[in-house]
Amino acid sequence: MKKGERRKKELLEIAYRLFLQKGYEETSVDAIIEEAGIAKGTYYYYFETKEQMLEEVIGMMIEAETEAARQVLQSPLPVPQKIIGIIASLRPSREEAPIEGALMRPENVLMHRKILQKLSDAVTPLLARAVEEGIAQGIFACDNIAERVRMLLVVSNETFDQGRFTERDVAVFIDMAEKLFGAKPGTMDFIRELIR
Amino acid sequence: MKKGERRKKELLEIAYRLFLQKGYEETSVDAIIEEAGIAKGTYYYYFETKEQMLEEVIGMMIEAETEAARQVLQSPLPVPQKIIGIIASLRPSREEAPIEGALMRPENVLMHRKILQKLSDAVTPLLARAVEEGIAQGIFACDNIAERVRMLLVVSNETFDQGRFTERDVAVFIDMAEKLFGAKPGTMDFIRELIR
DNA sequence: GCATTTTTCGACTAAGAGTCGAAAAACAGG
DNA sequence: CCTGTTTTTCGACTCTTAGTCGAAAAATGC
Repeated sequence: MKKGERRKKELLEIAYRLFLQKGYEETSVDAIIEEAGIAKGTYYYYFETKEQMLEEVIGMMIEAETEAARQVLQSPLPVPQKIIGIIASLRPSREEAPIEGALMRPENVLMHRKILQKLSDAVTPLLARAVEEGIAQGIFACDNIAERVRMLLVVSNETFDQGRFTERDVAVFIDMAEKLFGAKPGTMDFIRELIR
Repeated sequence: MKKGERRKKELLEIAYRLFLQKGYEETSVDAIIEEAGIAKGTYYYYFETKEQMLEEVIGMMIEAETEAARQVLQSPLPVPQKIIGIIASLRPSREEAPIEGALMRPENVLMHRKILQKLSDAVTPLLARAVEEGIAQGIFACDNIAERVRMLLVVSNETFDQGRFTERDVAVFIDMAEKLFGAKPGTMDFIRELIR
């Protein structure tokens, strides 16, 4: 009963690594069990299906990302910086994970999509709180905060996920962010620095 | 050489229907050839892989959708209505295709994604032209048109694709559309009617 | 009518997900 | 330390699917 927990975690960690390296679809259960040195049956003793395992792996990722976002929220940064900081912390890419673009490869849409979905759900309330803070400080002025936050997230995901974005994308993104939250022009200009 | 063309088209049409009904991943090559009453080898005489066939099927869809969008652009509607009309014509769902949500099912992300990707690429220039028209008429005022159009598309896809959107989503969407293009408040209010 | 090209066939391979019954380990309680 | 019970492990097997290939059949051109 103790041993089981360890084994499961071990498998999740192997899968995490492999999924990131080669993608979900391209990682076979056989590859996972070979790496772990166990038999097929053992794997299926711990996971009902491969996809269910993916869910758990994603859960692990979300956990880490959300924690990072929480840190940013509690930091003493100015509100606009907090918001962008949280959004930036979302990219599951980044150094921490040894991805080299695996997530964005077309084969990985399923995984990518699931991650983004859950990540948005987890992070939207945090962002909403930051926006409320901004409203209290008179920096922002808007209603329907949750919806606005969601749209900003959607746009940032689509715009910045693949590295292919231009100067002009950034300009429009900044403009949009300011207008979405009813901020004064220039409030979000600092984004330009961050990105380059 | 003539016969081949017909057969290929026949296969594409069968696949189109099946992909829509049951999704891409869930439609096996065997299912397609059975329906067509041909042998495996014949299928692979016309298509290199199943995924390459998907590309062609998607090509067909894009064709149709883009044509619809072009019609709207040339119609005598007011510019804002044109824009929303084009966006609305994008949903590959709709009556014409007997989908019952197959596209949005998680298994179908790959197909869904590919469609949206290509559809956006094809339709962005059309929308951009509509926006320019609006600018010429003094209804809109903005720069970086293509980027703004792309963001509007992204948001509308994410917001309205699954049926799960609220009154407030619509409100924010309208607000965003107006501000994105520098239109007077109220310009896009008509969207509310369309949706319900 | 015959040679060439296009189209069709279907048995076969390979790979991967998931099943299952039974063996081995770990863990009681006495 | 033995013995019955539960947890964990094993690996051969099934089933499904994409994709291959060589050869037959059909169409085409001369």
